[in-house]
Amino acid sequence: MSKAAPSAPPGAIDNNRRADLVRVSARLFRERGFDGTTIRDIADAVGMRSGSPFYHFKSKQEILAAVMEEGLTAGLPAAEAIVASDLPPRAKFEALVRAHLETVLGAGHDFIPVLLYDWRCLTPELQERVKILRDRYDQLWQDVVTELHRAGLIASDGTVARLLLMGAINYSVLWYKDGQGADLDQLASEAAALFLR
Amino acid sequence: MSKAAPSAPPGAIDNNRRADLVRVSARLFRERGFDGTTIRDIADAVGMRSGSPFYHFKSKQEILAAVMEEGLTAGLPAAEAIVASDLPPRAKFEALVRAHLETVLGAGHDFIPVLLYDWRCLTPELQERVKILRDRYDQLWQDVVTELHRAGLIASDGTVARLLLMGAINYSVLWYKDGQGADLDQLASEAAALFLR
DNA sequence: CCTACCGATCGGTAGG
DNA sequence: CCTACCGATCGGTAGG
Repeated sequence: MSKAAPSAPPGAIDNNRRADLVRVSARLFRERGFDGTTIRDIADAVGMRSGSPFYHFKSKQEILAAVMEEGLTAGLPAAEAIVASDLPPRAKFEALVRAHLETVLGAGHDFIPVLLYDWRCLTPELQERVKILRDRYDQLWQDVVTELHRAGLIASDGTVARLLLMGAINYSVLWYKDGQGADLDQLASEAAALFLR
Repeated sequence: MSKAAPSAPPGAIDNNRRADLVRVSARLFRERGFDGTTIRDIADAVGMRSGSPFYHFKSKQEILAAVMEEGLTAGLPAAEAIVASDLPPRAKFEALVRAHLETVLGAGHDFIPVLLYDWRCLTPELQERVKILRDRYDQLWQDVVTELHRAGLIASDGTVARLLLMGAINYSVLWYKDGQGADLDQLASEAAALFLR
């Protein structure tokens, strides 16, 4: 009985367990940091033995890269839809900020905070791989910044302006407490009011 | 010969070696993170054996707290002088941003980046201890934010406005590359132009 | 501040 | 995906 029928579509099973590993790793990495999380922590959290994550990933760093890529591929479609929409510049910015706050602060959204926090824990090769997706995300923000500047809503465009704005939002991962003070809608609204003229 | 005269004022010697430990630990923590740095890394960098840092600090975490407190006590006087000055609000903000950029991005200024990065690596007790100094620093920013709002230069005051502004500046630790693009003066100027109306 | 060391834990692997 | 394990390394300590 104990060994009955392990035979479902092997790819499907593997993908489920793999997805489990990515999800719980995201949570643990966010809470304790990459270097503060052990393979045994991850294995325990999904009910595996300590050696088994390496059946799904070549190394701990590959798990980290998968966490970041998961966050980026999940967040990109929504951001792309907002940028491609015909919303006026101010509303478009506020919508992009709101969507970004969701991926950074929303319940269960641990992937992008890990990207922001533990980027330096990736090997250069993995940084290069993840950077392809990350650059697409950054370019969306750059497009909106340019649009805001053309509409006279901010004083400058350019990379520095984009990084300052994204920094203001991203930094919220260090101070925002869910359920205390403003919710995400109010936060997006306040950011737009603060940064746009 | 080899053991001649270890007898100078013991407090003075200890303080020098202790200061060495704090300085190199700041650099290593910034480069590799707290969890990515070992006591042996630190001891090697100051020319001690691996057990010797514990003659100066009770634990690795105590070194981390000392790094953060060093950064705060070094940065506070300059910030206090700026806030207490009679500069007009816009110039005061730009000066505060400029001073803060120096403590975050300046050569050899690794203390505050460590505070921003590795805050969660502190035990709750040590967080509480460091927070006393940190709160003083944050209050200075809050005072300037209030002043800016009264002068009609920003749309809101309050904690959220302060955190968004500080986040924009602090986040530069993740992207600023010395010698490429804008220098710190230009960066402070651009931040003021972007955020003040 | 060094010597010598400890118990615990780490990422990862061979073989099934 | 488990069992069993490896070599390396970790933070910290006793005793001087």
